[in-house]
Amino acid sequence: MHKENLNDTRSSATKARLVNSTIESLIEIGFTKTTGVEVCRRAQLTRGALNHHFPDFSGLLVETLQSIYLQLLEIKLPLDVGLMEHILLEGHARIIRPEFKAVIELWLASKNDKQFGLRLVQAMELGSEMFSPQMVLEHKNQGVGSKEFEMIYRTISEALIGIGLGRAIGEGEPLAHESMVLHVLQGMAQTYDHQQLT
Amino acid sequence: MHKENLNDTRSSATKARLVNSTIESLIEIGFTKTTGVEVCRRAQLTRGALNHHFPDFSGLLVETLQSIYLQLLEIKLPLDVGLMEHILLEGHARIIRPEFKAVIELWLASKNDKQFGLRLVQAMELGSEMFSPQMVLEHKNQGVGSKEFEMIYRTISEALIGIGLGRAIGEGEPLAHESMVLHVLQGMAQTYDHQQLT
DNA sequence: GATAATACATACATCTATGTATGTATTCAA
DNA sequence: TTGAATACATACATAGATGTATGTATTATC
Repeated sequence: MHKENLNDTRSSATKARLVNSTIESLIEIGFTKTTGVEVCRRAQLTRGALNHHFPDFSGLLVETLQSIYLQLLEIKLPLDVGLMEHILLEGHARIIRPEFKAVIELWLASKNDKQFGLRLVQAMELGSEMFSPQMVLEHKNQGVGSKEFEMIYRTISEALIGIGLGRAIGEGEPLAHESMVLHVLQGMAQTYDHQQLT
Repeated sequence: MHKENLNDTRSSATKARLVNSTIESLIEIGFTKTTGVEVCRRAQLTRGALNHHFPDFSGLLVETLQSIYLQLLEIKLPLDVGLMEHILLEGHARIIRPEFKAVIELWLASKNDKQFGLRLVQAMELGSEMFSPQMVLEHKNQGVGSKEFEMIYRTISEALIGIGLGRAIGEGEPLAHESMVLHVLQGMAQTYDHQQLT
């Protein structure tokens, strides 16, 4: 991780270009057409470079998913509402990003491709909390109310993923009923948050 | 649609074999590896047959998705609970089927493949209600309470899709928190159903 | 019963991705 | 400064999928 020399600097820059091209390709044309050739074309590199940095293609996919997770988790909203409502709004801000389509593509790919699936579970928890990792951990094993927290949290998460999938396969724009669902979820979150105040 | 002659009977039987092989392939190895060759291998037919019945591969995909929809919509539960709760339980019974993974694969594919996407919207509404088509239509434009109905219905739908995706990319078994989410949704549904009684 | 259409199978050419080996310039380490 | 390692590019062989043309047996039509 010491980027003291030129080689390491150049190397990680090239890997980043490959990863970013993969994300771009997944978003634009999907996993099926995201081949080694296609990624190299977008990165303006040759397959020699790809093979040098990622001897196994699934390695590239793993790093790509990790990169997207980091990007999405960087999206943060001010904590000016209750905790659960905050998780909801922040999660929504994440799943509406085009990168979330790439996440779904990779989730499915990891199921269909044994190699990739195996390397993925080794590298990261696939179920790692996309919406609020640290919050969940904090609330777990906290005793009273932790169960209630997780129930609401999980429900919001699943609904957000559903909405994200809808966006991914739609025009990227919100489906007509998205605001309805958000409204219901917001009501749930606010109710929970108010309960916690007492 | 008149199956009076032998040709039509044989023809539709062969098409059904191709469609079923496609479903099987989508579930087992995903869209990426579901090629014309693969489908024919599973159906024990040659590409000549495939090309004869489906000159355009996207035609096969459209019929495949339609076939799965019909299969899933055939899954029905007795109406021994409130309407909304019934919709929830029936929807859940559908998204836990392995065929739902094939649905997601095809949804994504229709987004990534222009040809397929175009033919799909011509043939069916992609957003066609997977969970309770007629119910939604009945409640639409019904005035009082219809908005409330759709809000809850849409929220349940999105959460179910999220759960279905989780199953599709997991081991097909329920994720640990699935029962939690179901419990919350069931509470929402029951509350709504009780309100409607008054 | 002869002819045409249908329901497939077979065959070949092409295209694209991949595996892999090797070449070359740059950088590092002594 | 010189050898070795790194960071790529180039090249070729192979494999698998598709496009398409043609062959053949069965069925439908007259």
